[in-house]
Amino acid sequence: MNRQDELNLALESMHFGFRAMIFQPDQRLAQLGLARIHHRLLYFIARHPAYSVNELLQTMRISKQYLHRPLKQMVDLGYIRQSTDSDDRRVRRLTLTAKGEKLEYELSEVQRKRFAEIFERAGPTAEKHWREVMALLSEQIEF
Amino acid sequence: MNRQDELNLALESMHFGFRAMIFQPDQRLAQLGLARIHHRLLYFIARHPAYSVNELLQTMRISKQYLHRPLKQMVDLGYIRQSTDSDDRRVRRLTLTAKGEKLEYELSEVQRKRFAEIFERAGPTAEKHWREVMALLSEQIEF
DNA sequence: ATATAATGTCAATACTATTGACTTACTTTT
DNA sequence: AAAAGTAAGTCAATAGTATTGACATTATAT
Repeated sequence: MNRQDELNLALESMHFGFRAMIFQPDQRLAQLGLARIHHRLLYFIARHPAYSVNELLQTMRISKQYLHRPLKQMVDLGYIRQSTDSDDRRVRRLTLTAKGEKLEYELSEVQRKRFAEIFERAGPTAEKHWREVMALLSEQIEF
Repeated sequence: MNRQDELNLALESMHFGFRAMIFQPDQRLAQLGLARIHHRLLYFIARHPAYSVNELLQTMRISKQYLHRPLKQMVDLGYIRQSTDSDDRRVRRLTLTAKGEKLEYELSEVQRKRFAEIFERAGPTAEKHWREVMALLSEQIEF
């Protein structure tokens, strides 16, 4: 196999790896009438409690207009709690409710378990190297 | 950092890594009035010349109805050539035209170059380990 | 008072991807 | 030759992903 074929394999494994990662959570979300974006919202708010809308926007790298609808849905459905910042009353602080924490855990845990199993099979050095390559790949080009 | 945080980082790097990988080709495709699916079509037909529609469907793991429109566009625009199989005249064989090969190369080469650079920075052992983990990740769960 | 900032909202647009339903063309089986 | 099966093509409906433009509301800062 020449170098170009090897690099093509890398592209394919990213494509199919990503699809495999989101497959199970997507199915569970569909049962709940929700979609991947709702999971991402839960995920990022779980990692950054009391995040403002602007901070969430920047972390998720999506537009305000796209965030709006799923965020409103999750607030209305009781997964996310909005509260006004005490210092600057323009700012909304976003936090998961108990219901939101439970769903976030359920959805993300499937993915974490899959990675945990894979890392166990591949070994700690492989995990370390995988992380190194992924970190380089995730570096922002421009945006 | 505890194990859960480490696994969360893995999830994020997949998410943002995937986005970084498709960013530049997506921009180029938009200039041409095309989209990511058109690139994927070109990519998979380039890897498997004279593929039938059914084989392409199975490799890409998408539905026949979804394939139909972008495939027709690419044939109409002269990127992909359809020919009838000589043994079974029901079967269409798909191959890239010179124009299709050129665009496929242009789009995929951006991605391959990025991976080549990253692998060079990370080193051959890291590359090998990255591939091992990605192979495990790409394994089909059910479908 | 006015400018600025954070957020909210509606509308339009385009891409991603699916299922259902049906047709046409061709091959295989009976 | 008729019937059944397979490959492909097509239209319609549905839903999710994601963007930009335009504008409003609320609150802070000057």
